[in-house]
Amino acid sequence: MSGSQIRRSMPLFPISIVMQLTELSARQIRYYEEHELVAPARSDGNRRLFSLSDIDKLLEIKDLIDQGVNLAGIKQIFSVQEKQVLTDEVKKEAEKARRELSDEDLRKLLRKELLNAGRFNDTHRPSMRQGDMSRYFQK
DNA sequence: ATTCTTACA
DNA sequence: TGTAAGAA
Repeated sequence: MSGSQIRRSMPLFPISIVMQLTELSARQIRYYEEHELVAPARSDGNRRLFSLSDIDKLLEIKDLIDQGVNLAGIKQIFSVQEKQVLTDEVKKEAEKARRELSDEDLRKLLRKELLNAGRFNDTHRPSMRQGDMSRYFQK
């Protein structure tokens, strides 16, 4: 993990600051955590400590909510984004290997790629029938 | 003084 | 989601 990403994940802000930065209520922020959309760290006294990436995530949540997407939809979107991140990771490693490593390493990467594909394509199995997108929007 | 959890409108 | 109550 790069230095900038380590800093983005550093637990720093109390909920009061996050409320001002995101214009979300404490109730909403805690509710989204309850539904595992964010996972802020905790301090000694069990106080939530949010990182910069936690705040970014909350801002994304706010946008989606404002656009009428419900929690199920947001979870769906985040899971796709995660798949994208992992895919990009493999992509970068493949590049790296192509330019500096042997062909045995390439075989390892191919194996890893297949494992990732299976992990997700199997998780979101019934790709979803058409006309049932309403599940992801507020009524 | 702040934030946490839990419960109810 | 908002708000209240009691604990930390």
